[in-house]
Amino acid sequence: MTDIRRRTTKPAVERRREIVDAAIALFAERGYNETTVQDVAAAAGVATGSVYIHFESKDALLHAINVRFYEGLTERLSEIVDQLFVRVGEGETITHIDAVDLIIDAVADHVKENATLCIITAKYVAHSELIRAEIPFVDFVQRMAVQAAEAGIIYAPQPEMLAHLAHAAISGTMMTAIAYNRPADFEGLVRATKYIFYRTLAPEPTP
Amino acid sequence: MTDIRRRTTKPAVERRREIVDAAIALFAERGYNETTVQDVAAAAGVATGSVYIHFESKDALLHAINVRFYEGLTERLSEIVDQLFVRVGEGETITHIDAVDLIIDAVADHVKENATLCIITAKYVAHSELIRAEIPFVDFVQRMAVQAAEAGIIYAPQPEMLAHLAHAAISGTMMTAIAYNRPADFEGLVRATKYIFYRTLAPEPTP
Amino acid sequence: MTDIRRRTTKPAVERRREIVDAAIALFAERGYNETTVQDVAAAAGVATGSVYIHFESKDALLHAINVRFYEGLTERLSEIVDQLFVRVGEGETITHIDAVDLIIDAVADHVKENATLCIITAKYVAHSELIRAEIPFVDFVQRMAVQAAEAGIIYAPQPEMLAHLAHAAISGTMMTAIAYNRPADFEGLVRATKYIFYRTLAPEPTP
Amino acid sequence: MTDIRRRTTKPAVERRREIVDAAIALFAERGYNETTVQDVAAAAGVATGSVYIHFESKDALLHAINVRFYEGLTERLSEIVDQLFVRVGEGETITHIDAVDLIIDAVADHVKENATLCIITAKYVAHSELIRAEIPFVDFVQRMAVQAAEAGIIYAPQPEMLAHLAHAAISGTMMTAIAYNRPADFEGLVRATKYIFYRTLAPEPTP
DNA sequence: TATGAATGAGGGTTCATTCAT
DNA sequence: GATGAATGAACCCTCATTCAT
Repeated sequence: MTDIRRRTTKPAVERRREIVDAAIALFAERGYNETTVQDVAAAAGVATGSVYIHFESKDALLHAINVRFYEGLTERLSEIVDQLFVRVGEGETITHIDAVDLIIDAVADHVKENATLCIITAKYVAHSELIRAEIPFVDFVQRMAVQAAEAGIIYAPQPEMLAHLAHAAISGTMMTAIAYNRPADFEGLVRATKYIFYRTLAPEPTP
Repeated sequence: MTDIRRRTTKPAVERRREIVDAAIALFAERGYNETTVQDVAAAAGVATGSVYIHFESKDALLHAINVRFYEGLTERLSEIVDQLFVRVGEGETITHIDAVDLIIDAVADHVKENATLCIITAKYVAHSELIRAEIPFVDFVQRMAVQAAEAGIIYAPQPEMLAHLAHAAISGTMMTAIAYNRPADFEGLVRATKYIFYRTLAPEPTP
Repeated sequence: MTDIRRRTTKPAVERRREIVDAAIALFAERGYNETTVQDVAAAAGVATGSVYIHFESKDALLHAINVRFYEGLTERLSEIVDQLFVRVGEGETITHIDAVDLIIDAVADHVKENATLCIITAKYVAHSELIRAEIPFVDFVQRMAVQAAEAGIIYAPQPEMLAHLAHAAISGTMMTAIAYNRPADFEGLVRATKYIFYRTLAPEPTP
Repeated sequence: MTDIRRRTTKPAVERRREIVDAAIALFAERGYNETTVQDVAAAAGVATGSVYIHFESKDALLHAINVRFYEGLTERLSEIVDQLFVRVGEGETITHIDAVDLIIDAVADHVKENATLCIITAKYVAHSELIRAEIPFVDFVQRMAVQAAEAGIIYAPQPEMLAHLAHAAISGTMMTAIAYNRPADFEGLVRATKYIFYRTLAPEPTP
């Protein structure tokens, strides 16, 4: 019955991952302020102090979670976009409808598959440092938009600004939907989002 | 023996307003968690305990701030929409371009004029109770969208969902821009936002 | 059996004194580092946070204790010196022997009567801020020495420096003796101290 | 796969010295409580755990520093006293003035040459174990005093007690002066100290 | 001997809230 | 209603020490 913890040494990356995993579960379930570092440590199976070997502060844990969310999303979209351009390179014709469907479905899938990450990321933007995790992602969306515009897949006169809006409209709204269940009809939201981008990015500008 | 500080009684509404004003200034300047209730009380020129006569908790202060922001915005847009329908009633033809311009400029103005409120509202969505201040506003946007669609001013097959997206794309992005100065080019953002809605809400759907 | 503490309000000076009293007892008994602020609060019959209404930090408590010790000693010596000069003014002849006896006995008495204060003051000089409590006392000793030299009671060519040495030799040694019981023979120490000053301050300089 | 940092083995005495050297520098610079064992280890170029191979605890480091200071001083004074008695043995007449000058100058030099050690020793008397480092030194001063009195160099009716006072007046005051720069005029302090002992130890007691 | 990741108890301080006046 | 001293639970982080390697 005595649960004497043996001192175990593990590769730093593994430990970090275990701690972040524990933090994600707890922050999503009961909230950031309501979770103590001791809770996280206990859930990760390490001593309190060990958390501070791997993370500078409790806030750094939150940052790591956000980075994980956005890096995962960036990776996912990268692959899709790369494949898209391969198909374009092979002479296939890709319409803006195809592109929008692929991208938005991918975001929707990522959001659904990472619901707990979303809850945390959506709620704790407050911790101003956290918004920094978003920046590389917005940059990526901008590059993606510029590339697609140049390839003639989409029509977008100001791709950089549109990227900001896309970020807000796509991930922002979907993350909020998952985090707060508002609006409740997630699939309806996805369809509406696609609709906006079908029309906005249609090659021939409406006269 | 005589107290220097006189015990003064004021109408509750006035006291409430003074306290909220103080809270806005402090929360925006140094952050919610970094501001104590004692700070707010001091800045408002009342005793600590008096804050609790007018507000149930510190969180209630944050809620009041958000309500002020969204009620102000709702009022502003209401007037514009009302005028719009008056003009329609007078037989004038209002295009979706007119509507989008009016609405988005109004939002942009409100955000700029209420920058400190924005900073707070944008950052402290975290406190889950707060999102409730947003709900009546989203409802309002939905009704507005339905009305405009029925009047033929805009073309919107799923106005309810579009309202959510509009909220995210319009106020969400603009508020973030003001709060975090990202993107820095606010006017560019406004133009891009208008562009999206020109195309999305254009009467003839692209075939 | 339920010891529900009633909330009581007291004059600040009284509260401060009660808290310092509690701190003195605990710091002397178990040591500064070994005493928690909660211990002090409990012993003083107040809530933990209340300590911080009256003292900026735990260290400030230590400072207050030192100030109490040195202010008490200064007051005691002041009276003696004043009386001494009154007697001189009345034409009485005061020898350096008389002066040394009076002063050193007074210090010895103060040290014995305030043994617990001594233990703390002697041990926690480390907290560098504390030495500041000593400065006004050394200043006082200097003024006292200068005055006595001018009145011809003692012979002291460099009274300022002698004051430093007197401080070290008199109070420093006696305080250490009380605090660490080293040397064990306190009265012998007092006699030896007097001896040094009899010879050092004797009116006719040795040729 | 190969460790960059090589595991090096050195004679224990050398390692001990390196660690104490590092501790001296850090304790003097930023204080005992503000220096971590990890800091000391890093500065000494060893692993944290290695400190505990050579020292039982962090406190033991402080003790070692104090021992170094007092052993150095004892050694220095020993040599002087030995030479003094050699000269006496050779028939030379040594006055108390000569003895006082030699001793006090030696102490002053030691203090100046070991300023960092002084700062630490003066400040961290608190750690009660430390006072033990002083005991052998006081014993030594006592023996020295007795010997000098017996040889007729000085006149001291109660040499044991005087030794305590000498310790306080001489090293105590000088160490404080170096550690806290109070009094600022170190040379003046040395002169005053000599003066006291010239008079106190003068062979013919003043009548 | 040497290493340094891991341990975990410990405590000063803050501050939202209360309540006697 | 108004006051502000009093309350006390709560928590992040530190760091001396250990021990598996």
